[in-house]
Amino acid sequence: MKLTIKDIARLANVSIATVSMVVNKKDQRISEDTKKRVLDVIDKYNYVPNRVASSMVTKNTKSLGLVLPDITNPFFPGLARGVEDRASKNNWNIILCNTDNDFKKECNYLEILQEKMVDGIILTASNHHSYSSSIMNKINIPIITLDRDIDDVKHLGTVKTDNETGAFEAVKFMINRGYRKILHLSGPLSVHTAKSRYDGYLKAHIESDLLPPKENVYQGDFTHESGYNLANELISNNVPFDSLFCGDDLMALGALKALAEHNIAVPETGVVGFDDVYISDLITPALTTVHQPIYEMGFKAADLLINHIEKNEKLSGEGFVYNMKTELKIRSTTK
Amino acid sequence: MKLTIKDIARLANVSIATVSMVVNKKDQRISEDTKKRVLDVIDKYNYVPNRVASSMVTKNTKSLGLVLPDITNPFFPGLARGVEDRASKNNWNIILCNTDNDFKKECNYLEILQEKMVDGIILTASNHHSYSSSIMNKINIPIITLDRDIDDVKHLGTVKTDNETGAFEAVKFMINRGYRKILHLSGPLSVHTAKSRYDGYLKAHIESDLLPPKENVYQGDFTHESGYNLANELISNNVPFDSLFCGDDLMALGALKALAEHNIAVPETGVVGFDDVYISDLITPALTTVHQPIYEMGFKAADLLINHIEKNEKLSGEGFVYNMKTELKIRSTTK
DNA sequence: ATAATTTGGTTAAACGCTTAAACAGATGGA
DNA sequence: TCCATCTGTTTAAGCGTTTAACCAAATTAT
Repeated sequence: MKLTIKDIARLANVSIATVSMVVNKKDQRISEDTKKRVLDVIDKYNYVPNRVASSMVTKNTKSLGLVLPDITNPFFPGLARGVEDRASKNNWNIILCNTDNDFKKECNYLEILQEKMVDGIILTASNHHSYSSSIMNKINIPIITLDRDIDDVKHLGTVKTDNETGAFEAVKFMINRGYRKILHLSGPLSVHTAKSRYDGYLKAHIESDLLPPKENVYQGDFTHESGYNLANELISNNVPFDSLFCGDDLMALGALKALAEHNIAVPETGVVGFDDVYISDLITPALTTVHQPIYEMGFKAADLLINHIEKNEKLSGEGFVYNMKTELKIRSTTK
Repeated sequence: MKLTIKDIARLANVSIATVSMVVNKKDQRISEDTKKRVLDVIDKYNYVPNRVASSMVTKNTKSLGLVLPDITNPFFPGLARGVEDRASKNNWNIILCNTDNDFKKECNYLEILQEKMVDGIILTASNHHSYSSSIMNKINIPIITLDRDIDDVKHLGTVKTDNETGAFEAVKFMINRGYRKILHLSGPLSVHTAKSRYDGYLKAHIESDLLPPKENVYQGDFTHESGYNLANELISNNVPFDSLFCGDDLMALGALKALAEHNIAVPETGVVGFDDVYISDLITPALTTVHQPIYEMGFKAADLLINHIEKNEKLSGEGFVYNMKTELKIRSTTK
């Protein structure tokens, strides 16, 4: 049978208030004697305080909801780990939710998290829908969006990277290295990140007085399959290109596989990814890609959120945007 | 201001018991009229029940603790996803904890999970220590260990794969393909999984009347760095070998990288991994490896645990072992 | 017509904790 | 000596639910 604070109080011959105070270290006014007596009993009977009971009265759970598309996508574990590490510093926990970019699942999780009274939510939204009339705008819990911003939702702010500049620099670099027919295998352009990378790709071309290659963009969905399939199509359709700028590393990996299967030499044909997922540096040839500070983004998001909650700051009108810098990692899939 | 069940009761002109019953669909005895009235008020004022309050009285939280070494290691996201998918089927949530194989962190998380009154725990233990006297044996929450069994802990059971047979079959296959000097780059042998794979490696040799190659085992730690370093050492020390059986895919990837850097041709020199992490099939050349049903393991563990909890079965004396089958995936890093 | 049952609710206790307020006794100041 | 302050502890209200027990009115059985 599980012991409660009452039992400990009885066993130590004090009131439950006293036990509560020593458990929570609000014990300035408790004598050393009493404290020791209580602690001994706690230790002896292995008492574990019931935090759901205390949550009832303190109105905080020290839990964060982490809502993301799919932990199985190699981009997200780093994010999650960053969030978790920051949270665990304060002995907070995270509740992990996979939405598969499914709006209904997303709403469902948001509802549950609300019911479970998490203190805050970190959300990488599906971006496929308009949230304005959804549950999200009825939530009273502070939300920080991560990686992808969303327009029409009340939230504290966003932590993301500067995707446009990252893409711009990468494509600029490709041009400098002499690539001239750079195709873009993009992510789904309905997603902010994909769109920004696309914009960067365009901008780099314009700045270099190259024709804005709108027709050179092939839309995929961030999966390696889509990279593989797109590249295969290009090859079989004899579309001319000397390099591929991919929406993310996974697509680049897929493209690389297709190239290898057709004995197309890399880096003579260049391939550049985005994210710098840890595999990128592991494969042969190592992938040239745009590094995002994935872990740091997660960490920062959690940091901002927890600080906000603990300081009990009011939600400012404007949501902030914390735009982190990318870094081009030049490896072996480019000349 | 957040509305409570009390407010809804007042607004709908019923008792809070009534509201509670309609919210929880225990409403066989509530008239359609009343039900509608309550539901309307709930809807109008956007009432969200406070589950921490109900947890107080029902004594369950519909939360599972998921304790694993590091979500950033590509083996674990699949596991986590399996657990989460099964949990979310019942609208349960999971609390994710990364231990880094650090015993202290592990105990700390276990303590917190206990305080937060999770209904069950799924644990991939660090295996580095003796748990017998630790917090783990004082926990009253059902625990299922996943991937790695641990000896001296009271737990419901274990879901794992048959690592020994998996390794045995892989090495047997290598021998059949003509490899004769097969080195094993093992994981940390203090970990059950690594030890079993090592055993399988040995057994395959014995069965083939090859000398038990104990001296042919080089211990790493499951990271790609260790695979890379070990392979590099072998090469620089001119240790003769015609193939490498690696403790996991990550080590195989590291080894592959070292081989490539020394222009050692694959699959003339064979490389075999373990796990079948999703990258294995993505890289060029694709990695021959032992497939583990990673997602299914996670799913099964959660399934068993949740069923146990909901049926409120008593912990049987013996812990079960659910030993899943592996499957050899023959790809391009072997002849 | 009366008793028994059914229907559609309500009452009130309990869950395990926190915390503001109260309190008794010791100590100190004037 | 008496009041004020300090020290260490207790009292009791409250957090938002669930649920067993109860109850009044309507219906059915006898």
